[in-house]
Amino acid sequence: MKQAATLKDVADAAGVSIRTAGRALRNDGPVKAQVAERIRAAARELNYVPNAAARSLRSRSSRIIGAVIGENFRTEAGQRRLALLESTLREQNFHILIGALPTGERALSALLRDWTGIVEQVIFLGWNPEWNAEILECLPQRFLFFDCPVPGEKYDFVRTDRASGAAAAVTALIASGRRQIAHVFNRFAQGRQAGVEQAAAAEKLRIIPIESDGLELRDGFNSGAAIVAAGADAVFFDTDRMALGFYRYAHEHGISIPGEIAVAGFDDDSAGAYAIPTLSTVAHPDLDAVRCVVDWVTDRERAPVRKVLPSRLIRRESIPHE
Amino acid sequence: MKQAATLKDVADAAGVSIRTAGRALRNDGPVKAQVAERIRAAARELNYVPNAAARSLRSRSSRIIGAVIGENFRTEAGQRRLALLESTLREQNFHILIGALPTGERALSALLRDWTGIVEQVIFLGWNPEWNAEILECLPQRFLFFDCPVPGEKYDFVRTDRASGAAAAVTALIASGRRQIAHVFNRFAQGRQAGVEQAAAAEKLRIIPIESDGLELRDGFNSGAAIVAAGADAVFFDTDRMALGFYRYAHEHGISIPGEIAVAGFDDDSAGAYAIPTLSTVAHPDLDAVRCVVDWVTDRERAPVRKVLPSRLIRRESIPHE
DNA sequence: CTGAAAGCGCTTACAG
DNA sequence: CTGAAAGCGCTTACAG
Repeated sequence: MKQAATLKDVADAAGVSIRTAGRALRNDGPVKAQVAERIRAAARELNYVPNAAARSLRSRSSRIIGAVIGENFRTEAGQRRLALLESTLREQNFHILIGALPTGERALSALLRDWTGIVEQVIFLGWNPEWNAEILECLPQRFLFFDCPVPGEKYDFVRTDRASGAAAAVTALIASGRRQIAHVFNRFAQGRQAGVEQAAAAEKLRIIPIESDGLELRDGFNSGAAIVAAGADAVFFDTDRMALGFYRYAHEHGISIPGEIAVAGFDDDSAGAYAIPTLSTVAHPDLDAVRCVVDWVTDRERAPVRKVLPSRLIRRESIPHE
Repeated sequence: MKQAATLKDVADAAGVSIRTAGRALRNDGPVKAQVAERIRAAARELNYVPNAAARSLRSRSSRIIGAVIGENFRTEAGQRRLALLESTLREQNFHILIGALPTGERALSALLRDWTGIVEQVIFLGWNPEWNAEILECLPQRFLFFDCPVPGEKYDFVRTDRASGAAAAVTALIASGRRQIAHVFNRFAQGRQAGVEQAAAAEKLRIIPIESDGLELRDGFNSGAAIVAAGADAVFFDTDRMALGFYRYAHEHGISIPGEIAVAGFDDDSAGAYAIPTLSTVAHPDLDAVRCVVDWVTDRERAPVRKVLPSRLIRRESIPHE
């Protein structure tokens, strides 16, 4: 671990001014070819690395994006998108500073304040709909809401249209001959219900709503009794994790899937492709969504972003063919 | 999005010097109570937020930790530890800048250089054992290797002792009456093999080694044929994901688990607790490991860190009682 | 094509 | 208890 060389060290070593050294290393402005080469050699020799804090301070631009991560991005599908976002931004020389979504507004405010001067753009991957957007208004950053509740009209967002995929799943369940369709939902998982209702209404069916406390394996397992009690012959779960938890319940109670109960989930969790039976699911538009977020980050015009991207059904064994 | 007020703005508003304003807001040094209150009121009024870039530059300390994330931390167990690390560091006012482990040494070097001046400490959550540590030597940062290969004697690390948990798993398989024990391994997943071999040797048994290309569901599924061909009555998988992939293979081929083949995995993936049968697994020492990493981050003495923490068996239905 | 100077917004000695 | 000054390492006008 050595003390890093500064631009001044390089300039001195090459016998030029700091201004010229900077020009040569950053390719801004003309430098005589021979001089530029001497400067680059000196930089290499001294192992010069520019200081990002100094650059950020002076140029008022850090190329660091803040990401506030909520529970819904702790899933496999969420992490997949986050990793894709990181690698795509990295190609454009942006870096990501992460922070867990705090439980309170004050803590969130403190987090964003800590980031001031180093993070000019913040992506929310999670937001509490009960929070007031006021705390954001007195902060100097720019905000984007990625697949989470948006606190007001004026904020930019990119979101999966969950209704389209949910409707496709329920339509497929109905087409396979099922009539008693349950929807195991969590009230914080938004957007699916509209699609489920719409697909049912198109066939003049009523959905059996079953509320769940969470979106995890155990929550799907715990919903088993209510599903059976309702006499359902098909279930749409808000997440694949819940659907897989219900698989365990069905096994313990001798219920055959999809024979007695057909199942569909949401998220394209990779475990679904290896479950028994393989799980039908709805996939997020990962690539398109990440592209929209990257466009937002790199847009110097700062045009408003209000993107809603369709999801799609991946049909597997858990929805039988009629 | 307003222009942020500076410390000078606050000082002017309160009618004091910038030095005194700083003292009052940071609690360093004495300020007359009444004056301090006036300064704090002005800061509140102007919505003052200190500029992190300026502070980092001057104080040569950013409280931002770099995390270079490899494939092995893309798993549920890895993300769980990363989330725990983030929230624990956050309590101490540290933030995490993330970057995916690049595929080449040059790209890694570029990444770390980009971070210079803003990140003084880097945690590697992934490292390619074929790489040369030389690229690290000419960088100004301090490095820790968390549960990944370490490039040389002089580097700090914190690691799970996988051998202890693997040995416990194999010992349990043997105690349940199994004798033909296979180990489905990947050569990049280090540390388990020693434990597996040791537990087998203690009972004068030979392990059936089965190499796998990866550590995912599909790899476990793909290992099914070799497991059956070897006549195994028990299998230890390097990951739970592989074990669960094998569950699918066993189902498709009418093999009963644990009746015909008992199974154990590694990582304490939450899906294992809901699998059919529930999966025996080895858990990482999450809390202890994160505590060691945080100690490393906050240690101003920079004492060498060489921590190896034991893993533990979680026994479930996939290992029958004799 | 090149350089001397100012300044980003803080913190750190130092002097009263 | 308070303040004037220097300086962290860059980039950005500006002048030659």
